[in-house]
Amino acid sequence: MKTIADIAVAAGVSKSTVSRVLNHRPGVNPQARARIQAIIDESHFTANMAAKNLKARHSDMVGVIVPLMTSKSVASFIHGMSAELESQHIQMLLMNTGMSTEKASDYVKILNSKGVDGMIVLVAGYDQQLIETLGGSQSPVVVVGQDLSMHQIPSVFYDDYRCGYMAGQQLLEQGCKRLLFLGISPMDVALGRQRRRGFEDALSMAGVQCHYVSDCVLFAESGMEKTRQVLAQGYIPDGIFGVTDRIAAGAAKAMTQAGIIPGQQVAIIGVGDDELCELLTPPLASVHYDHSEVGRQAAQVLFEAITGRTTERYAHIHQGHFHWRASCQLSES
Amino acid sequence: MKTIADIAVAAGVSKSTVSRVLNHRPGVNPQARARIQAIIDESHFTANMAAKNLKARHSDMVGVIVPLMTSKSVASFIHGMSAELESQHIQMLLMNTGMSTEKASDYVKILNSKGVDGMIVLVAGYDQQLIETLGGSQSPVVVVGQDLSMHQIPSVFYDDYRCGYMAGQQLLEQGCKRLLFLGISPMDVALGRQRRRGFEDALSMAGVQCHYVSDCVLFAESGMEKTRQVLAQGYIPDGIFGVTDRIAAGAAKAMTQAGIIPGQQVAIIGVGDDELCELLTPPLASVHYDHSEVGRQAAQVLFEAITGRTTERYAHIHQGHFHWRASCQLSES
DNA sequence: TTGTACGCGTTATCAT
DNA sequence: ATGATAACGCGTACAA
Repeated sequence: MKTIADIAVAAGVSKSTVSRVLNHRPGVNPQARARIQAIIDESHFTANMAAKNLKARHSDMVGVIVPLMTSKSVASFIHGMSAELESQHIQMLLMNTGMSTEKASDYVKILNSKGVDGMIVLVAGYDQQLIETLGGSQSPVVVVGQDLSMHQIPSVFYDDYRCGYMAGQQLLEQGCKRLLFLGISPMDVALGRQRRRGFEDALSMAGVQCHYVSDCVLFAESGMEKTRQVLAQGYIPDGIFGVTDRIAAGAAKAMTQAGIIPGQQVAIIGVGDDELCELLTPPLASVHYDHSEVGRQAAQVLFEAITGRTTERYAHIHQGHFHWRASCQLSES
Repeated sequence: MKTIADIAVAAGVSKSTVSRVLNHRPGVNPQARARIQAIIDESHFTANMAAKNLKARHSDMVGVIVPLMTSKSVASFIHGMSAELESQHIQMLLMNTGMSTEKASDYVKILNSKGVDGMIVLVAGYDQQLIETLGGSQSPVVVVGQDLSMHQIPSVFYDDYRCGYMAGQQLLEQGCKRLLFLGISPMDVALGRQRRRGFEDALSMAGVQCHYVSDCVLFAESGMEKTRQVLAQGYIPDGIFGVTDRIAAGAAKAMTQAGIIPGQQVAIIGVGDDELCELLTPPLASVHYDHSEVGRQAAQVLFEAITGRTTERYAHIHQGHFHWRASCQLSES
């Protein structure tokens, strides 16, 4: 591993001069500059970032903590974010919690010690511990997916209440009378609680009945299983809202297998507008969110926090819109 | 930002002692150790990794370069890999090329300057330039998805030839007579060339006709569009092999829309065994690969390279197996 | 224009 | 058991 000292002796100059060339600073004899540059190139020299960072006291890296990689929405979020980071020549240190909030706390500490310039945390379910860790972070933090603005933590999140409300409205408009809500744990405030609240409120005036399930997990398998259980209990819904596309897709599958046809005898809505929605039969109606855009926005909010432009604004809400597809109808054929 | 020097004065000891406590080294008075540890804890001290790395000459980070995030297989690959890396307390610096091979080359250099201990590169399509860059990397490189072992680059890749061969065999067994191959650019040796070769060879004895398309891209939309074009030309296949699930799913959709029913009038096979296979109607037969396992393996191969255990073995092939589902049959009903 | 000398925070060596 | 000191590789005042 070469150092600038090596280059310096090879070129017969001092380290300072090499450093100046490396960083394109003025004050170097053009010929000397060319000569030194040539030596740098041919010797495959690359500056040691650890030393650079130690001196500069920043790392040009941001940490990203996600709960799960194997999800399309997380993937496109990262995609959008990485594009934005790349434009600022910032690298991304990625960590995967596997849905564990304790691990998330650990990672925040590790990232801090790594000296990241900031971090973006996708949070799915939080507790007091995590909030404290996030609040106590040395480097700026932006959370995504939950609203933690009341703790003075910049948050980019989705209009989950409105999402649930829209879904409820849509199902009512289709004339559904016996609804099924497939949600996840209330530990997840956004998906678990807000979407349910919105859904409940949409229904509150209408006086239709609804069966609530709140212990799905984020896999299609789960939506399928829970739906089967509900059917086995003798509750036959004619309208289903799954808080994610995969849960909704699982429910659709279960209904189909039970001989109740989605888009005819039961209306179904998911959330996420995943690519698979279009491929299903019938295509799955869904609330669309531009996760890639959210990723960009999160990166931008983080930049503001890093560069210290004091932002009064902690809450950055992201609107979704309903994408109608054939799964969301009832026909008496 | 606190340093061990700060802790040292606060505890009334020297930096050395603090360092010893920090690294759980022997040779410290138990009482002193406890006292110092207490101060460390309460002052939210975290060691500066840049300084640590500078001294230790390694970063506990590996770089990961992927062509695209928004793909399930890449996501689960990263998932498996991150689990393995995590177990070794190694962090992951992730970069996204957006399918550009030049960018991949740039990233290799950036990662080297970041001082990563090694890197894992998912390559989809390569040229001479990239091979040279990979070969000239300061830190060990493992490539995934293509076989570059002939260039003395450790490679973890799939049995793509056999994959194509299996798909061809299956379609022949179903009695298909007019086949359609939906592939991608031969730039991608694995998916583009090997899968096609295997497919061709499986067909070679049988004397059935086959229409080859080799310019799909990795989206469902693409498979759908190409299939429509083929149909418009008057070629009506009764067997389709799409080199990825998404391409195959798109093809299935196009066929369905044309009134030709998959699983009855046309047999269809994809590759990847994506979660969506099970959700489609009919469920999509697919060649299954455990990407998560490949991720683990890639990480392990990299560890060996990093720790210098000289491996003679550059090629690590990964076997897939055919997962039959209802899309892969023809019935005369 | 160029070189010298010091500091960034940590660990390792060698004294004490 | 503890402390002083010298590296690690780079940038940068400051001196020449």
